Order: sequence, then structure tokens, then C-alpha cells
Amino acid sequence: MIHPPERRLRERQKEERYAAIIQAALRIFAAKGLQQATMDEIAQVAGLGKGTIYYYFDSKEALIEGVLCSLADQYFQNLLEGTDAFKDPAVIAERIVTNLLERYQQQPELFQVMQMILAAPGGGPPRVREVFASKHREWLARLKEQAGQKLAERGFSVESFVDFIGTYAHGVLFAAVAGRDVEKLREESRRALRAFLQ
Amino acid sequence: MIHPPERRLRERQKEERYAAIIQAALRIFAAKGLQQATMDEIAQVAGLGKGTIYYYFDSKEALIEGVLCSLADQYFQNLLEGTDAFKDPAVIAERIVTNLLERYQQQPELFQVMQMILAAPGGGPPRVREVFASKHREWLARLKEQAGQKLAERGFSVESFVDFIGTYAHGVLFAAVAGRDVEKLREESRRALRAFLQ
DNA sequence: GTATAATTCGACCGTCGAGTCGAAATTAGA
DNA sequence: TCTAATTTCGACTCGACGGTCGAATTATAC
Repeated sequence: MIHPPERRLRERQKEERYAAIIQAALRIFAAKGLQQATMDEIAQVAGLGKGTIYYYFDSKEALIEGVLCSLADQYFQNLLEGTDAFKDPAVIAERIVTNLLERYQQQPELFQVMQMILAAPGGGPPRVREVFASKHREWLARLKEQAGQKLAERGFSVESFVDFIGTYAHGVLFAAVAGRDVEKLREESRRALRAFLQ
Repeated sequence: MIHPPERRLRERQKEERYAAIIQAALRIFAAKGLQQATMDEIAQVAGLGKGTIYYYFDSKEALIEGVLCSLADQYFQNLLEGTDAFKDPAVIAERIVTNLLERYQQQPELFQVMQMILAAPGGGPPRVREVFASKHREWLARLKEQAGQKLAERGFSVESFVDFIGTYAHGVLFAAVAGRDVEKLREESRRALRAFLQ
């Protein structure tokens, strides 16, 4: 009778540990950099033995991949929140940048580590690149569905619109990661995007 | 009679070696990342023994600092080339971005390594940050002198103008380092900046 | 309760790479 | 040419860190 719930309990515990490892790793990666982070320290912060980390991940590289793939999931989440209520591309763009900056404030580690990856030679492990690219395509499709009509009405192709937003947003995030004041960036970007997109 | 020239010869040789080390280090840093680059490999690429590297630089960290400070010098060079012939802030901005992209094509390693530094936790060694900040101030003064009048006439403060250009340019460079087509970026940025700055 | 499987642990191993050192080579100066 | 100073070199040291392993613990199944 209690067997099924017991089994579920154990599975849940396993998932929790997995998440705890990812979480600890992310924190240390952000604080020290990917190479400088040691498996010993990650284990310690996760509150587990080093051997346990290797029970969940084959290698440090696999752990890095795991962390990055979980970032990819999060990165594109909620980015479009609120964008379907507006018709003006400038407002959509503003909203996207604002959402990004809000996520940055909630979880700066996500972006810090992202930047490390993107700046790394080769742009990070191939598998991670694939995952990001696929998430990006998904996201693009969602944007198209949600705002494509409105963008087209104003003479924007979704692709070029996204290119511009992407480029600009990277600049803003770079500035945020480098320590610039987020409120100022938000205000600045609002003005810039309205001007650019009329 | 030949002593002074001989001495000068030796001094020049020393400077050449110093430069060769910096050069080799930059290449390997860009190709492999700062941590993954080994002193042995740098020595090999520079065509010198490892001990010799340590004769010129106290430590790997000192070498990194040396490389970065030499980058700071180069980074701001020629950025303003051609900007004093125009009155329109949009054209000045375009020109700055174009100059950056041209430098990127000439010497991508410079920007690759810059991005690594900026993305690193803490934004790189403090001394390097200082050097960059001081170069940036110098550059700002030069821009002010060269274009401040024209910018003011059009209602721009030099500081906010530079903030915007800096943010945007980072986004563009990020895209370039990440492998986007430079010509396309150049064209895109031209349109974007004209629109933004009227 | 007991046998089996799954999971955890940290002491241990091997490698790799930063930094050292002293011997060798080169140059300077007389 | 001879001596002292400068510079070069790479074999060596040594600590750090990724990864292993088997013993210990805990859960599962009956």
C-alpha cells in the first residue's frame, strides 16, 4: 500500500538533489568563473559529498552542460510576457528589454554565466549551442504567433526585428552585468527603442 | 664607437621579445580562454623558453594584466577617426560603430579577449579596470573636445551620448564576436543609429 | 527480517600546469 | 681576452583539482 508513495518520495528526493547541484554550481560559476569553480566547492555548497555529484553527472563538463541547458530553459521564459497587449513594435521591444532587465535583477547569475559562455572561445560546448539555438527558434515562433501580425502591419519582418532587439538587449545586459545602474538602463532603453522604431 | 648602438640593439631586442610574448599570449588567450592557456604553450608560440617568460613577467596574472593593458591602449585608438568632419550626432555615432567594426575585423582577438575579461566575475583584475577607466576618461575628453560643440547644438550631453553609443556598440561587438556577419551588422547599426538620433 | 539494489561518501590517485632554479649562453665593459 | 652582469633555458617541484573506488548507508521488495 505504501510502496508507490515511497517510491515517489525517493524519486522526488533525487530530483531535488539534482536541482540542488545545478543551483549550487550556478552560484559558484557566477561567482568564480567556470574553470575556477572546483567540484569540491560545488559539492560543499550543495551539501553533498563529491562522489554524489559524480553519481548525478559524469564529469565537470557534463555538469556545466547541465547548468547551461537549464539556463536556456529559463532564459526565454516570460520574455514575451505582456507583449500581446500592444500594437506598437517599440512598445513590444521595450517590454522585452524590460522583462529581460527584471529577470536580470531576479537572477543575475543566469546572465553572468550566459555572458561567460558566449564570450568563451567557440561560444561554449556545441551541445549547449544547439540547445540555445533550438530554444531561440521556439521563442521566435512564439513571438511570430503572438506579435507577427502587428509587426507586419508596421512593416517589420519578425526576423529583422528580433535581430535588432537581440543586439540591443545584449548591449544592455552587458552593461548590467558590468555593474551599470539597471533603472537608468531601463529608462535609456525605453527612449532609444521608441526613437528607433518610431 | 660601436658600444652605444650595441646597447640600443640589445634594448630593442628586449622590447621585441616583450612584444612577442604579449602577442603570443593574446593569440592563445583568444583561442583558448585565459585559464586554459598554459604558460608552456605561450612560451612555445613566442619561440622562447618558459623561464624567459618568467624573466619578463612575474606570474601568469602579471602577463594577463600586461596583455590587457596593451589592449586598453589599442581599444580606444582611431575610434574617433573621421568624426570631426560631421555635424550630425547620428553620423558621428555611425562612424564610431563603423570604426569599431573595422578594428574588429583587423584584430578580432582584441575584442574576444575584452569580452572574456568583461564577462569574468568582478570584471577582471582591478588594475586592468583602472587602466580601462582612465583610457575611457581620456577618450571621453577627446570626444568632448572634438564633437562636444556639435553634440550640444543638437541637444545631446556628451556623457549620455557616449553611454548610449557604448551600450549599443557592445551589443554589436557581442554579435560580431558571436559570429554574426559584420557587414550586416554595420548596415543594421547605421539604420538603427540614424533612427535613434534623428 | 533479510537479500538486493540504489545511493552516498570522502580518502585516495594521477595528471597537469604554474612557478623555481641553477647551469649554460650571451653580452658588456675593461 | 677575461670578468661580471644579463639573459635564456627546460628539467624539476609541488600543490591543486578532476575523477575513482570500495566501504557504508539507506531504500526496496519479498
